[in-house]
Amino acid sequence: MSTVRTRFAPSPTGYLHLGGARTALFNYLFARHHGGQFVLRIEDTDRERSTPESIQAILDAMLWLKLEWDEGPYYQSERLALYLEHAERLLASGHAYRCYCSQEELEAKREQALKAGRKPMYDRTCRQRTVEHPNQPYAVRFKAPLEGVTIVEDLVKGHVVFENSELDDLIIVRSDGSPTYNLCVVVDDALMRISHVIRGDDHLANTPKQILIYRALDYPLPAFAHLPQILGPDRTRLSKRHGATSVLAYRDMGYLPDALVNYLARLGWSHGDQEIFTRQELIEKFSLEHVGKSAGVYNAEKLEWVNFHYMKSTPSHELALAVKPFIAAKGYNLPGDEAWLAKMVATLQERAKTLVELVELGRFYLTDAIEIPPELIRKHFLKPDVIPALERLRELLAAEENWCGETIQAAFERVLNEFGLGLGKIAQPVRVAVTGGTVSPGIFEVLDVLGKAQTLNRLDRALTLAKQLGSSGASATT
RNA sequence: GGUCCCAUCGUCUAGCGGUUAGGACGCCGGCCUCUCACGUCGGUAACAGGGGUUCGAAUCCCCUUGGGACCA
Repeated sequence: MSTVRTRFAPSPTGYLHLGGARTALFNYLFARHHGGQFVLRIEDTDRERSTPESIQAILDAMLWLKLEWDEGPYYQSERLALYLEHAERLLASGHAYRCYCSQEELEAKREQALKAGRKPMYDRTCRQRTVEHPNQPYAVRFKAPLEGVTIVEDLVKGHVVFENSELDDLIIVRSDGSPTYNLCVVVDDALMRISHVIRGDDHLANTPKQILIYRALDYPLPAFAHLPQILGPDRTRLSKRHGATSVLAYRDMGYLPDALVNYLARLGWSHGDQEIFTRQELIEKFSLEHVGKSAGVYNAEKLEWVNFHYMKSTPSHELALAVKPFIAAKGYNLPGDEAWLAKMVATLQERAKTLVELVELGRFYLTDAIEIPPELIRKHFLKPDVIPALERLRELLAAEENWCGETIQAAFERVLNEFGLGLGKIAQPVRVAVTGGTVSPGIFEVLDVLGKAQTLNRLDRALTLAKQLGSSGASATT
């Protein structure tokens, strides 16, 4: 009984994007599901394009998504000797040969072949060569079989057959001495005892070459699973022009990590009709058999909905913690303690799709600097009975000793009875007075959270404004 | 150009020979209602095309078309 070991092997040439995150997620889920290990390996052999910042950004993104790895990160740049050693082994066993052809020669040959309508493959000049050229630079080429087939038994795509005659004698060590991708992955996956290679299907066509290298090296073959790509709405590769693709950008836009994980899990994988999964359910239910074969289109609205769902169902004291940095980012000081914040969040969490939006919607709780547009005063205050009723309400609220939703509601009801008005008649002006707008959570809870002092203060300001407008423009309303 | 992969509502998908082709997002409408939402009820909308195999194909096979990946 061999243990399941999966790996995620990003190259640190940029941030972690959605596609990479999903690949990491599926590897993580598969490993956890089978009680195995999830290995992180940084493929930083491309010294030109790899940066420490990218490495950090990728680690941060994975940590944020809580895709915890059990081993690593390993760095390919620290393992170069291993790859070269394996290249030597292949040379020694006759599975590879030195190629002295220069870049220019190869380029010329390729063009010639293309022009003649032949495949642009290496013509294997050096494969036939019998003498060595000790003082010339060389690349190491893998000796691909000339006939037969190599079959990839893919856990997602199924049985995929490749003609060996179509496979090139690929370079495994460049003439500058650097090992190439196909050699490195094989060596690493073999040495790290990876049991299941789960990666993007852009690697499917490289897989037969890798299988050949495994065999030549006499290493056991892992299982392969090639995940379909994630596409943009125009069905091309997801890129910046489709909006945010960086995982960390979603964090900064106020998405919840569990929501993004849930969305990504359902993009390409399914479990019947279920849409919402806890992390535990994901681990329990994930299986490669239910990963789809076709590419999926990223859909921002659906992600937004999933996030909204998590916003609504996260306990408000938890959401309060998550929203804190977003409040600070806007430059607001918290007017209350965490219990107060939780209460505030509770009034907004089923109205905001993201944490950023929650702060926007809750602005009036967080600052006293609210502006009331005069037209709103005209529309909602300058009607018969409204100002007297509001003054009466202010009086009752001012006298209220026990400030809470119920007592606030009681005060409203009393006023409505006394004046024979409907709730809408005074709820809207009060809303305008305390929030500066016409949209907010229920008015009783708003006043409750806002507190007595702020409520009275803002009512007074609005009333004063209303009276000014009322006397200066007496003809304003009907 | 060669090789390989893919194809169910606009999108994510269920379906693994017999279903009124199901769910979700979005969109549209009703209800609820102090505004906006939430919620709830209902509606819109799909098997790319053509051949086979079969009593019977969304489902199996082939071709076409269209996307995508790799070689680069």
